[in-house]
Amino acid sequence: MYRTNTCGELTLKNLGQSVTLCGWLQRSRDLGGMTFIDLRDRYGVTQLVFNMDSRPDLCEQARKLGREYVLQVKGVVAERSSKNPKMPTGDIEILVDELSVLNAAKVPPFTIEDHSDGGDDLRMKYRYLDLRRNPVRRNLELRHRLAMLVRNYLSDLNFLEIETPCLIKSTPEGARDFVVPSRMNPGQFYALPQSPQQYKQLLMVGGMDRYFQLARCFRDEDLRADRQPEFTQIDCEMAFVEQEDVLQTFEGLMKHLLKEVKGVTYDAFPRITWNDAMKYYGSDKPDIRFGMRFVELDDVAKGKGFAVFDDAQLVVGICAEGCADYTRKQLDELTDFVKRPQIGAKGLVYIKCNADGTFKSSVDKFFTAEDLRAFAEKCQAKAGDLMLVLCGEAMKTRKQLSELRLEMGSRLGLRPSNVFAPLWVIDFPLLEWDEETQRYYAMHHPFTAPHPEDLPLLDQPERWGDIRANAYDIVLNGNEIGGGSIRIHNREVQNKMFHTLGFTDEQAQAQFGFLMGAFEYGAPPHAGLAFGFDRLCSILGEADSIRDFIAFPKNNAGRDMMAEAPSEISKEQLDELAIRLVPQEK
RNA sequence: GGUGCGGUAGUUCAGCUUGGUUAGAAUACAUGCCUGUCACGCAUGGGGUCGCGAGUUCGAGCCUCGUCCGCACCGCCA
Repeated sequence: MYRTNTCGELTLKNLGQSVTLCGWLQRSRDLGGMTFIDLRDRYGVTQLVFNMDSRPDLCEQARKLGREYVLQVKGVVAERSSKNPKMPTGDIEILVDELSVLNAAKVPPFTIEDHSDGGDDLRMKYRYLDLRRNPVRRNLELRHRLAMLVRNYLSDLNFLEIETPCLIKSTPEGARDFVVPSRMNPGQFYALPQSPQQYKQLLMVGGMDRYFQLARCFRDEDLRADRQPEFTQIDCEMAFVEQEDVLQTFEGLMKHLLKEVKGVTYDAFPRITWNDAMKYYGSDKPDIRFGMRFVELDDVAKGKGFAVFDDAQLVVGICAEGCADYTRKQLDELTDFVKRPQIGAKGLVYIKCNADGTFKSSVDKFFTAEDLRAFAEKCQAKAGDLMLVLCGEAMKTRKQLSELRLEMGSRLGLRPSNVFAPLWVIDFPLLEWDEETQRYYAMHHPFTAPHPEDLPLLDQPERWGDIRANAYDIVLNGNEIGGGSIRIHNREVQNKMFHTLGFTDEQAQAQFGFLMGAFEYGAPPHAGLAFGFDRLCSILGEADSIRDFIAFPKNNAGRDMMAEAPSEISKEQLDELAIRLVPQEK
């Protein structure tokens, strides 16, 4: 037996016991006559003590050991004469009488500490060392715990976890597919799933009723801090349900997770339509940890001779409480912030509500104190508040103001990572116009059912942009953590949908034929939802990047820095796959 | 495809504005001393292709251009 105990569990209760421990050498302190070693494993750290008086041989051996050596020690649990209240095992130490080095180790390239001296890329390259650190280990423990909670909760509700294939048919809609050549079918390719969408719908046709899967998904698109080329979804589908059933089921799941992991309980999650989300937050994933809702100011801003406002499609502002004392420098910073190319506003108008009841604004030339009072009333701004106003083309301006709202929320400390504000966004548009290709695309996917009230609009091409979808997103702290829809199970509606998207019957048949075919054999009404599991972990783990919640993540360019993948393959492999590489032009 | 920031001891960084003798600090590492440390302490020591290439210059870590790599963001992500 390698070990009788872990390094995290021995206390005064175990005094006098003979134990065997295994672990890594965290740190050693050689005091001359005696040497202390901190032995670390997944569960904690236990101090080993070696004394020159009692065992000079072992003591000599111990002082030669380096960091991250793998050790096995046998000894007796003893009370420390000077205790360390900072560690759970700080009252005891092990008087070692047998020491074996299970493995030596090179000096690691960074310190294996909670606050490592290693930079991000170095830690990625040596991810197996990074995993030894407490923060990373805790993140993976959280991920495991959430996965278990999800599985148990859904299983108790009769959901079956069913695996779907990873080698599937490529479809050009949506994200770019990762593609896998088929050796046995030269010149043909599988795609890796962007989601198990069609398979889970087929499971409904197959009578599975309630399905879920912690499913690995793949998208060949550029990465972000919260986006990886392969990621995990909690993928769910239910038959014989309406939107309300789906929302209730998965609101229940989210409440369960938040209660178990964060100890917080919630009433019904707020719901907001997509239209209102855009109108009041300028975003389809509003962060409602704080207010600062948009106020549309057209009626007080226009017609006063300020051409910038008069010519704008929309004038809209927010009120930042208590910010009237912002300095010139701070206001310039905010102006620069919205003028950055990524945001692209032309400028920023501010109106300070001074403590003495006067106003100071960047547009004093055009507006009287009375005019500005009207602004303040609309925004419900009090003395001491600061109004920030943008204008221009409506949707663009809303998105710009949304960025400013989030920035102000962050500056004012209104977005603490340990507060969780979930909500549903419902009634998304069904279709999205694409200027480049001059056609409509499904905002969600082509199987999303239109809102029942809007069904007639499918026959009126000029109204296609107004059709609402029977689709919903769940948003947490300004992040889309899940989304889904009622699916089309009616062949006729599906045909209309494909026509709307500009598919010919033949194209629809070629791409989705097996799903369409299945729908002719008694598809039940069904609906579903998928959560982004990595992102959910990172938010509940109170971190910004999902990379720390994935054991072996990819870097910015989609590379595995540790394994050095992707890599070239041999001529023989290429020949087998009937693939010839074209030299890349410089 | 685009924008911004960064690349200097094993590691994290300073040095660059204003080019000039031998490129520093902390930490890590090595050696020695030290019997209650726990970020142990003290002393000594080794450790550098300043990402790479070209240019400007008498002279480049520093200025210019290019290139590679990393990070964040925009586009993209049904």
